[in-house]
Amino acid sequence: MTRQRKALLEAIQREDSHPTADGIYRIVRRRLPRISLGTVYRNLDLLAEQGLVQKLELGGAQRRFDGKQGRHYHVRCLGCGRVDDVRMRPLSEVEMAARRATDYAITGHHLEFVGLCSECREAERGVKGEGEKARARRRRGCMT
Amino acid sequence: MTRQRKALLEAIQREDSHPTADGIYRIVRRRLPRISLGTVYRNLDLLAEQGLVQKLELGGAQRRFDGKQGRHYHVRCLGCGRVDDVRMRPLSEVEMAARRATDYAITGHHLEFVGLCSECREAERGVKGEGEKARARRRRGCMT
DNA sequence: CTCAGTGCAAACGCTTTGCACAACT
DNA sequence: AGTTGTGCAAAGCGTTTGCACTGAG
Repeated sequence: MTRQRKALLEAIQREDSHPTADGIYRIVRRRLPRISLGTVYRNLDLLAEQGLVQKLELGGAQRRFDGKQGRHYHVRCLGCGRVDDVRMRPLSEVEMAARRATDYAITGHHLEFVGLCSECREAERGVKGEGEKARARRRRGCMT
Repeated sequence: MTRQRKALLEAIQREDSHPTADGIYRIVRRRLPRISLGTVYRNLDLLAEQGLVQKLELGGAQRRFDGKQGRHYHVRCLGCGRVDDVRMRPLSEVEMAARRATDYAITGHHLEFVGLCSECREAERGVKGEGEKARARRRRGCMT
């Protein structure tokens, strides 16, 4: 457990914004200005293997990390990209349903909600009347 | 509807392997050898906006596309990366639960199962006893 | 003639990796 | 000394984009 790894772990556990690697990099650099992005990625992978942080597999371009233990779901804003926790019961029974429907040995599932956070919803209200097409396109999201 | 776009649409609808952009590129190039990857990406985006194909947001590095209409879920093999359909009822009620748990305006959800396809399961049986750690790591997958 | 659409190549953003050096035991 | 991890820079990979050209209307 090096200085860098400890700082990364503490930063990510203190954060509840599900930061990206780059976000964590920017935070930790305040304490360790000479840390490199490569070190951030390497240690986040390591911490994920040890189960100390979670590597999230959500939609969107960048990978995000979560310092909270325990399985829980997330919601992602299609407007600004922020990710929040969704406090609801894990749906273990859906894996049963999926097992009946395929011949895979199913080991897990990812469930992510998409929508608009309250801030982006507010902002949309402001531009009512124009840009509806772009908004609809953004809002549509993808099916899974 | 250009020649290229038509060929892409037909290829993706004939395919039921949820191909990546590059996979579609390789298929269509048999018919249109001079088509470019840029054109593939541009047209897949276009077709997705028109709702003729679905842009999937699954875990894993590459984006995948689906020529089937209608919402359905997928399962991804952690061994080889292949993606198959899961024939089960869409869970509209989970969005209700999520709405109660957040202040987002929720517009959709992505649910993906992970596991091992029957082929990879068979292959694992062969290497029983060695590589257990790597296998476990691979099997673990990520929480969401 | 026009103009949306194409092919090509370069650019881009995020992530991974090779390598020499540094920090621990 | 030996091992493990770091910083840095370059490479990798999937995707997007700028631009000159093509081809259908």
